[in-house]
Amino acid sequence: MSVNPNIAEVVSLMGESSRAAILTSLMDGRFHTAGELAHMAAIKPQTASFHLAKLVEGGCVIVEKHGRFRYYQLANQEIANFLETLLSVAPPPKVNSLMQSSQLKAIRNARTCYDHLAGSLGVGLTESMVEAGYLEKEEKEFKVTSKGEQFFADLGIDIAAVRKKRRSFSRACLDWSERHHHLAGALGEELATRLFELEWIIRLPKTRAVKITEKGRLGFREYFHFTI
Amino acid sequence: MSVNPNIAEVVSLMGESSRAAILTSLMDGRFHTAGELAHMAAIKPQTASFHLAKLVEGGCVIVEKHGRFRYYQLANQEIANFLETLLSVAPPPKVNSLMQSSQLKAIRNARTCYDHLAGSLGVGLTESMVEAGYLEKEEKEFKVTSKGEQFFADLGIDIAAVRKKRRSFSRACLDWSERHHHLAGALGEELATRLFELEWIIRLPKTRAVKITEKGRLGFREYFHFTI
DNA sequence: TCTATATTTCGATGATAGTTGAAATATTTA
DNA sequence: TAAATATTTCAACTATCATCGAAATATAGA
Repeated sequence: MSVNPNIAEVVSLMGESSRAAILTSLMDGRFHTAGELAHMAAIKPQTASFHLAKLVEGGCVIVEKHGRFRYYQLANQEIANFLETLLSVAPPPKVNSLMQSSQLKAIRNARTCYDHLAGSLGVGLTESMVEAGYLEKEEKEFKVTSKGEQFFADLGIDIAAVRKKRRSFSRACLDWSERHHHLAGALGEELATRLFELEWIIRLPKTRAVKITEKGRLGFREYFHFTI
Repeated sequence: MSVNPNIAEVVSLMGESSRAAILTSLMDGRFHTAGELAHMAAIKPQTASFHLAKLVEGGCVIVEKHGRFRYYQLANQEIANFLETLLSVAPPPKVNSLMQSSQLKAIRNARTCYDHLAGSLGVGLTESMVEAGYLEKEEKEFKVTSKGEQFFADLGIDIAAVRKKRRSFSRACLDWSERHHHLAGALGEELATRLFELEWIIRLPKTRAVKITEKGRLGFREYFHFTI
């Protein structure tokens, strides 16, 4: 038997349904309390506690204590990237109720993929930017054109500052619901942050689905030539 | 509870140690019989049979029958890419014997990563090509320079033909043993194939470690300016 | 100080999943 | 045709692991 990295070890932590549900819930990039995560994963608080301990021990999740509350978040960008990969290769969700159907529709429409935008919105904006010549699509990444530098500056994003960040600049992230790429990386994050600041999109409680505001609808149409 | 792709489903298939061992063994890109895989994974044939059935059922592995033999292989490029990712995030192998230490050394030195080269050799060749100006490193991919086009043509590789393939052209694959990138994608595959043809490297039985021939040593030094 | 709330810990239970001996099946060889 | 080899199937066993009721611990609020 030959020596190999032990892929089972890293993978088995995520291959259990309650832990998978917790991790997926944390893909909105926010902190959540143990009770919230238990509710989101539809398990009892003590079960959530048990699993969260494993996730923290295994390095997937970090915890901060604030009084009686324990706030949990994904440990780092690497874990999030890995979960993205898992989400893109996993079978699509099964829908068993009208409520789930509605939830799925919202998630497919617009959601956070850790720190950047995904769904129809994420892919739509990305493709609009490519079509307008602000971004150039490569195989696994996007390039910002000079025209695009101006575009982002006008939007209030300093590209030079984004480039200085010690992480991937602009990855192509495969969107699990659209099966096309949306913009990820430092630039994807900055764009999402800016759009939240502009209140073109707002976060919703208990879900990583994102709501597009009326102001946003107008802004996307006018600025991105993307009609929702 | 919100609807999500079920990452546990895709992941639990690989998060079991016997199946993980089988999948890792199949990362040399070759067909292997059930008996060989059982031996490589250090399990009984009936256990291997049980797990292989699950892997085939789950779409990770394909099987071809030739008489009394059953030849198993990874189902496709996507599965291999996914396993690469797992290998790069998994903890390094533990070594408990002199034999394992020796095997690990061989694997770290030069091995196949499905269809392209990895280890010191894979990373070394890749970095030599970048340094010589034949390849340009981007974040997640490599670009072939015009100088590089000539280089590959001289080596007997038709870049235009490689580009026509319906897959990633030249990915940057994170090497689990070197923690740097080696060349993957269609170009990485073509390069490995050519090097095997030239007999600069040869395959070994029962392991994805690759042996560098004396001819190869000379060729790498002269042609790639890479000294082994 | 007592009550309420958030979370963790503990112990028991039941289900699941992996392993293997034995046997059966499939194919090849002499 | 019988023997050998490769693989699969079956059944039983054992270990592991997730879940949850109950209780304990930690913190906040009245």
